[in-house]
Amino acid sequence: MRIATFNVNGIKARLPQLLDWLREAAPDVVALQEIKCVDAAFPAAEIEALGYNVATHGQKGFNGVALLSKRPLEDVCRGLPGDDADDQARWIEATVVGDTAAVRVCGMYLPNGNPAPGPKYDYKLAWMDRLEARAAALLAEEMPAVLIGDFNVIPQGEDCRDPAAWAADALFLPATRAAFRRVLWQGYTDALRLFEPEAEVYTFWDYQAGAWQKNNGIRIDHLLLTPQAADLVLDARVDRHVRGWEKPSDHVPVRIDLAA
DNA sequence: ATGGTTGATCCTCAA
Repeated sequence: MRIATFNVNGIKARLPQLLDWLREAAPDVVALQEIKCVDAAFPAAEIEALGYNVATHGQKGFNGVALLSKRPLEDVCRGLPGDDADDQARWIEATVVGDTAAVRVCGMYLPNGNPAPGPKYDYKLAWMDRLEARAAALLAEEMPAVLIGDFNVIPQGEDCRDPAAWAADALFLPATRAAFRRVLWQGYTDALRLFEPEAEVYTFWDYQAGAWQKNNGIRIDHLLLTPQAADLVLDARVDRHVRGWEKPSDHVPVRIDLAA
């Protein structure tokens, strides 16, 4: 089962590139972030034509996540538990039953948090506390599960070209990285680092200042696996070349293959 | 390099 995450930065602007990549990479399950549209405006028909089922959790203008799957999306849940007052569309999860195992897929668009300090950073840290709780509950299920998406977290210095430039950024502040570790160290595996252990593996390059041309990137799109999912992992890759396409997103797809 | 670019919306905000 090939599972991928892709922050498309606007599904309406990125539909041709998404369809090209779906045909090329042929993922079984995809978590999309920043669809930036309401559910009714999501171009489901074009994606369904490639054989996918679609579940969306959108909102007007910003944020918005979706799951695509060639197999049925079962038990779909929208919204990260823990704060009924949070109306930002950043979390969607569902179960996909494979040939040998059922996988719980959780797609997220974790808050950016800039500028920090400030209310947006407070929201990010509070959201990460809720993520930690959901991650713990999933571990207790002792089933294959994946936490995937745009985490807006640079875990370590090796995950960016220029750590000094990010020192005061909400994506790299010590409190951000500590909150990420609190999720990870409960028992999750950072799948990409199993197969791409070297430095200079990035998933995002800013549109500004020629970041792509200079390979001035950061690794912020992650796939975290429960032990039961990590036991099934066969491969993990960044589809880096997609950043060089016409009208690209500032993120590229990241994917894993599970024996499921 | 206190710059630079993109998307969605309604001109500025978020990233």
